[in-house]
Amino acid sequence: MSWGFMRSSAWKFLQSPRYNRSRVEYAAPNIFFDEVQDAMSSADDSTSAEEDLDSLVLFGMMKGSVVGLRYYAGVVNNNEMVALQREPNNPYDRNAVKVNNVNGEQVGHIKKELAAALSPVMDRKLVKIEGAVPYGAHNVFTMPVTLSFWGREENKTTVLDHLKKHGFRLETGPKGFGKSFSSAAGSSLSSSLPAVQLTLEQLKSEFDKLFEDLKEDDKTQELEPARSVQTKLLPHQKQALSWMVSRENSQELPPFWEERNGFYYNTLTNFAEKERPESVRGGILADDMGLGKTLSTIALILTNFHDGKPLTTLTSGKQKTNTAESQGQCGETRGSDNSQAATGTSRKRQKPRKGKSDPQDSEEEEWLPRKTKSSSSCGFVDDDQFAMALAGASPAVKKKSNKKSAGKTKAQSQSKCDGKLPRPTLIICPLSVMSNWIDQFEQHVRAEVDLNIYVYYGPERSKDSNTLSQQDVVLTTYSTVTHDYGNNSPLHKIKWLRVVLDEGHTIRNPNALQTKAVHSLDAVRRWVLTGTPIQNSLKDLWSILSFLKLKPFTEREWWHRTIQRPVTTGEEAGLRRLQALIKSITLRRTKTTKVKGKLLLQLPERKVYMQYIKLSTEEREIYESVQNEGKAVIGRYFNEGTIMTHYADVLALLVRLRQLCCHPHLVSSTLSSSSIAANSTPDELREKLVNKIKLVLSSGSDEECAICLDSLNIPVITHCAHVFCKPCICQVIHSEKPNAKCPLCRSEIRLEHLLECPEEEMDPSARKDQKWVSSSKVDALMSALMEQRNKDPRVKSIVVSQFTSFLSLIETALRESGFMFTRLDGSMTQKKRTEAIQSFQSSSVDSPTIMLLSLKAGGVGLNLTAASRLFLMDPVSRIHSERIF
DNA sequence: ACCGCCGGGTGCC
DNA sequence: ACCGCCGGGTGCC
Repeated sequence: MSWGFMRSSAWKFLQSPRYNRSRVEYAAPNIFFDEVQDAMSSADDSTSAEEDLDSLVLFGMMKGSVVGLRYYAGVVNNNEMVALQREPNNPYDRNAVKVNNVNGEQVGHIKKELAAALSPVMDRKLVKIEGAVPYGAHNVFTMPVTLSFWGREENKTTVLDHLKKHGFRLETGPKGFGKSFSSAAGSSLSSSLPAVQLTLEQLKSEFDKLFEDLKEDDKTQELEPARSVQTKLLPHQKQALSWMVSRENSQELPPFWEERNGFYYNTLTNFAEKERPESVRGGILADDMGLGKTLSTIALILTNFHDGKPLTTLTSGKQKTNTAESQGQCGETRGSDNSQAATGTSRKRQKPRKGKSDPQDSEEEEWLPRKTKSSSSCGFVDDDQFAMALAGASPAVKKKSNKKSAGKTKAQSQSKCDGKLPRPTLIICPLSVMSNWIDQFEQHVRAEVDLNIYVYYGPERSKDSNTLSQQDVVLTTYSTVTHDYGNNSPLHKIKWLRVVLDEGHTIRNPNALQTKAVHSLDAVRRWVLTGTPIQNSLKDLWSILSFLKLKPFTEREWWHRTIQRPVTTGEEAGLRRLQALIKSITLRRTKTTKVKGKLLLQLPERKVYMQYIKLSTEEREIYESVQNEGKAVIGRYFNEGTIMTHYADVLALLVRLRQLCCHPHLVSSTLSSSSIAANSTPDELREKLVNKIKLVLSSGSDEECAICLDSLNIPVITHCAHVFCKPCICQVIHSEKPNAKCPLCRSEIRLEHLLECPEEEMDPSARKDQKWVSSSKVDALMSALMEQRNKDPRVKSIVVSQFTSFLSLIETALRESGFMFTRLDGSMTQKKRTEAIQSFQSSSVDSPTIMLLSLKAGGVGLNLTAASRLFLMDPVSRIHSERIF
């Protein structure tokens, strides 16, 4: 049993498109009957051709023609891919089908007889039609196009029959069409003629390999951070910095683009244009957890602060260097805006400004990045950039910079110094790691550096664009970005110098509002930090590539046709492309990666002890009685064949048993393990639902909502006993009405049936009627802690459980034995969390030696290096233990 | 001639 | 479009 089921079904549900069922009236002169509407009314919406692109099969292909080229600016090359788009509001023909090139520019229309045949099946989403133009060049009035028809297997005959009525037939075999088609861009017949088809296993292992062994030279150069970074970087962090700086200042064409006789040519789609595609000024930093993605990013922000120059404490306009001219143009000034300090949650560094009295000196000696390796032959940072960064460092380098800047090309000076580069970097992270960012800025940035950081979070956040655009760093959460989206938010109005997505895989769902909200941010440089680059499948990668503005992948069709489908159908070219793509935009190191023969991090050896605790007789009796009752209930479901609709009950039972292993009081006696029967009276049902939601909320500490995959916000329970955020489920009910179904089990759900959790304490340790008693497991923990304290009273430990109520019980035991402790769980505000971490990390004598940590709240990105022991209190399966250790 | 044929005008949907 | 189609002009050989 895994939560995977729950998640995937919710996702599928969320991803299924919902069409507008109302017919549109057209004032078109040539209205005629659409026989398909009736013939196909049985086709269910859920079987649409856009639901899951991977499950589509090729129905066949045909030739058609594109007409009206005269009237449109879009041009097409030989073998170029084109997209077909319905144009139902065309005043001359409501069946019109536009043909667009890869850039989205219209090329022409599908000839009207063919369009009349295509439009009904396109509108009903029974088929997705892709086009490729075998001979695109030099056509004046019309051009040929080969169309591939993709859809769900069950819709194939409907589509073929329909086309037949209009006198069109699809070619299916390789005969006749095969050769010309498979040579046309992206239109291979691979699904009917599997090429070197890889098995799922092989494919998976290829994925795993994708990110390994990326040890190319351009990724092993090192760069010293700006002086404003006070932490000494490890070699691999200097490599990350070097790579990131060079990517931000890159003039390279994006992957799969070439310059060919004055045009920029995309080798995947065969699209060409005069305009140079934007370089990808960013990428994916996919280092394993713990390798310092945060530090590397902070170093990047300070080192490539503006125009390839590091952050200084001074106004650069006063600089008398060889690059003064360009800096003057850029007009980037620092430290002159103290009056604009952010208010509210903003944080401004206070510092003793020694050295400020003599700007000239400190400028020249202090605020310069240095290279580890001798600079002359290194090409990892654009030489010109480097020269600017080094300006004034030494006479020798000055000369070099002089020479270089004199020889600057127009493109270079424009990109680096058009004076319009915005100032702030936006960092978006899950709330749980926000404090980590704040801490790390605090820790790694020199105290005297004047860096404005604004935490854009909470109801007090400033709605003023000016306030934000004058910051150096704005920190916010995914939820905030999503919430602000479409609400005239300053986040979406400002042009950012840089947007950094921390735990970037959170935008993997292409249809989630959160993903759209993040995609719509405007930035010059874009970064994705993640420890899990391709988590579930290739699909995850699309939203990241789209965020990075990687042409032409911002449109899902091109991503799917050029990479995703070729890879999933096992075409060799697909995997090759994917590898090339990932290699060019990703830096990934794991804990086992070596630099110069050494592991990146030398951590003390980790020792894992499993201690099995024997339950007391009384505990065992309770356990067995619940277990037996549960077995009976589940057996009944099983016999009825309703296991799947009752899986929430099954999970709840398992949770209860796990709780009983920790402490009997975790399972409230009022919570009967009997299930929610369909024939309950309303009052009984209500009571059971309330008990159920209480159980869910108290058991998992920081339970997720299956719709937003985030922590539950105003949890409500449905009649079918599933718990969601109230706003999430309300939105589902609203958009699905009048027949809304539960995203998890497809039962009918109604707004008026939702139940909120009544306001009352749910913490068993706070219940007055229950006297404090220990449990076998608590006893075992306490004796281990006390033994440890006797040996060395300064040793710090973390005690982890997914059950916050268990942590509360442990609190009592800790107090009894006189331990100093602190606590971190999902219910705490950001401020409280920060305090908890800081007090625990502190080395002062009154600092707590124990932290009680809820599993979910401590999930990612916490730095709790003060501890040397960790007690995992929950029963663990093998799967769990692998994830944790 | 209620035709054929000619040649000019014209051209997506 | 070096096409097709339209509709006006035209009409034995």
